[in-house]
Amino acid sequence: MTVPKVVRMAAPTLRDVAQLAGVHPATASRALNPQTRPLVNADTARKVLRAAESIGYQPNPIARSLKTARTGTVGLVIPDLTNPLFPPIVRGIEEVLTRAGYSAWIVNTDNDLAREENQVESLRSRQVEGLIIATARREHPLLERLHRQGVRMVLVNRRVDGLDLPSVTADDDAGIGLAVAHLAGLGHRRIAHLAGPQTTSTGVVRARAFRHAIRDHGLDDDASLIVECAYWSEAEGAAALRTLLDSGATCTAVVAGNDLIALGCYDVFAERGLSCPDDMSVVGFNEMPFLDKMNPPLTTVSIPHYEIGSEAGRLLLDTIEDPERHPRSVLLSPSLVVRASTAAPGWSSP
Amino acid sequence: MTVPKVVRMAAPTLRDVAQLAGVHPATASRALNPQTRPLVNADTARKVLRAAESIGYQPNPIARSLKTARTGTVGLVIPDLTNPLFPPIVRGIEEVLTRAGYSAWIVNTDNDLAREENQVESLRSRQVEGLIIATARREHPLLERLHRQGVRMVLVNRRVDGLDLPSVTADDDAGIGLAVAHLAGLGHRRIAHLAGPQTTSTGVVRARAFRHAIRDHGLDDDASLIVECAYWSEAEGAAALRTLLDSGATCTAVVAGNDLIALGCYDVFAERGLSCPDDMSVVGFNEMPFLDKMNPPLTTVSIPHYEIGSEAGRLLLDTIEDPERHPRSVLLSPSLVVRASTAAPGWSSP
DNA sequence: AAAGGCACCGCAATCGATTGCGAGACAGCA
DNA sequence: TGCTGTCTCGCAATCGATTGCGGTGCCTTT
Repeated sequence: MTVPKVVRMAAPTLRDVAQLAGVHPATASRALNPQTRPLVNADTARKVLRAAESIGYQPNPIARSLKTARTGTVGLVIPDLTNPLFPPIVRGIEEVLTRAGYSAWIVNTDNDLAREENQVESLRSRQVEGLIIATARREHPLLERLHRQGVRMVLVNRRVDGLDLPSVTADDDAGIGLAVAHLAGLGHRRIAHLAGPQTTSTGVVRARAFRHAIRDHGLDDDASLIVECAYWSEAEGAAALRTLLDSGATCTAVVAGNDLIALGCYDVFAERGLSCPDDMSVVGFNEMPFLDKMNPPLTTVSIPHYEIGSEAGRLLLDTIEDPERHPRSVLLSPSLVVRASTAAPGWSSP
Repeated sequence: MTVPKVVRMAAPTLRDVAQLAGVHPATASRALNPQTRPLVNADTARKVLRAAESIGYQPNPIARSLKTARTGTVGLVIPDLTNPLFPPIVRGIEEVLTRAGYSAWIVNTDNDLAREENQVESLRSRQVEGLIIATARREHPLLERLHRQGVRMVLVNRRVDGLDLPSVTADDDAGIGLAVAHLAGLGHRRIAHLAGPQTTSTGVVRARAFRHAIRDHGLDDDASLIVECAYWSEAEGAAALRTLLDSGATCTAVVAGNDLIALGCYDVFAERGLSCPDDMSVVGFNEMPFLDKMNPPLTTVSIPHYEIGSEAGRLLLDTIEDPERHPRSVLLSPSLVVRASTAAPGWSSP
């Protein structure tokens, strides 16, 4: 029985093309590159092109990168790809990047500092030309160091305190405003906030926006109605709601820091026999997929995921092209998607 | 106002290390590489190591790749990263790959042939050492060509007809068996199947398994109860269920080709005022995230995502190490997760 | 004492493409 | 004719690391 012996032929190199076209590799190189093509005679250029075509020549990007010190790649640092918020953003990023001839390395950090350090190190050693970072924390020594070292970066969703980096985020302030206005309009007066981690800019901005909105609407401004979650996760959301309820605080609605935290509330409702929205309304944030099929369908603040990604890609390209350019940041408007997790309070209360 | 002028220092090279240690670059190279370290004196090796450490030397993988023709990278070809099935698989793949010193390029094809061709071409030009493919169709000229060209590949989830490639898939046959047995046990006799695209191996295997299971349980074997979806998507699932219902066929339960198709059914239930599970039971496949929070929580066949990924990674590493090895394929056992989308039939029927 | 063996390390080529420099050809001009 | 300028194109260095080959000491063996 003969195994089909596969012959892995060496890929044709520039020398092969040059030889076939009867010119020096240098000339072939210039002919192949549209930038330098004017430097060679039109006829010889044609010959080279034809030769390259005929043997299916593909330039070796490794060799090219070694010489030009440009790789055409950027790194994408994501806390957790299984969080459904990120894939659409990644899609947006990739779209503009590939259109510009770049490609993206995606790495997960699992919200782990050491892992993040390693992953970023690995990206840098692969000579990425820039980084798009979705893992920023308000205090972030790693990012500060990278910035000092002149690494081109763009932040998405979250920012770093005191570090003036280009970023693209949703307008969290406006989003929380929509959520609170919606609940206030339904008649809620005691609204709780399950805040995201205050180590992230998103967490503090949303929490601050929440307090402002509460005051603006003249609602009950009770500090005990704000509970912080240690992570942006279901489990943490559930834990936060449990401590809130156990503290004896009363409220008829919850503004969750994001959708995962909101979904964590669903678990607690099930545990304690509470009905949503009859006993308590919930609003999420981010509009992750499939919320319309939840029980109940989750009212949430929708952000333009894809545009966040594509803007981030554009910003990074700008930074790569002109590193001296003043950091530009983009704020994208959210909108409210009303579903069945919110209703007027007290339907089933005595 | 002075912009902090960033000095992008050139990264230290092997020559710098060698100079600092007072040896030739060749010696430094050998000292740094554990494989060749025995070739140099232990003392000089120590000196080199120390020098490298002191200036923070990191070998340039571009240069190394150029010389060694090895890149330590593999490509990951995914149809759609926003499908929540894939991120956990990706995690499993990355785990074993990074442990072995490899990293993975992730690309999306959007189920688009041309895009797939481009993305794969881009991966190959970047000299990936192998591919993990999750986009296989039963007829797949591209993969056949790649195989002929000796590209190392591993398939996940789906396979290609007549192409003996290493693959790792869930045991679809067993999974469908579990689903049908569950429904039969509840008393259902007329069960429909919303099959995945029959252009994918997964689609046909599950459909065939469905027919077998129906016969094995002595249930109503009615060909009109099987409808094919053109894609593995919610929209297609909904469309398929509509045509099924419109055809006048009667059934009390649906085995969906995967979870997305099952969720599509939920839309149709809402449209037509049907109650799940009272009017109709549904079983999904894949156990994607958040199914427990759906309305109703979806009963589904759970497959070991992470293990599928890690096995695929291992298989690819095997193939890279020993390309002559006979293609090995892995079949992983599924399990049934019973939730509230399935119940005994006819509760609310007359 | 001569020959052989071993440990260690440097020289230089190599991977494949890019690019500064300069040489040759040829036209234009004085 | 001779000089300058332009157009082409080849030479060789370069990017940074790896590696076959060979050379220099030094020790062992006969």
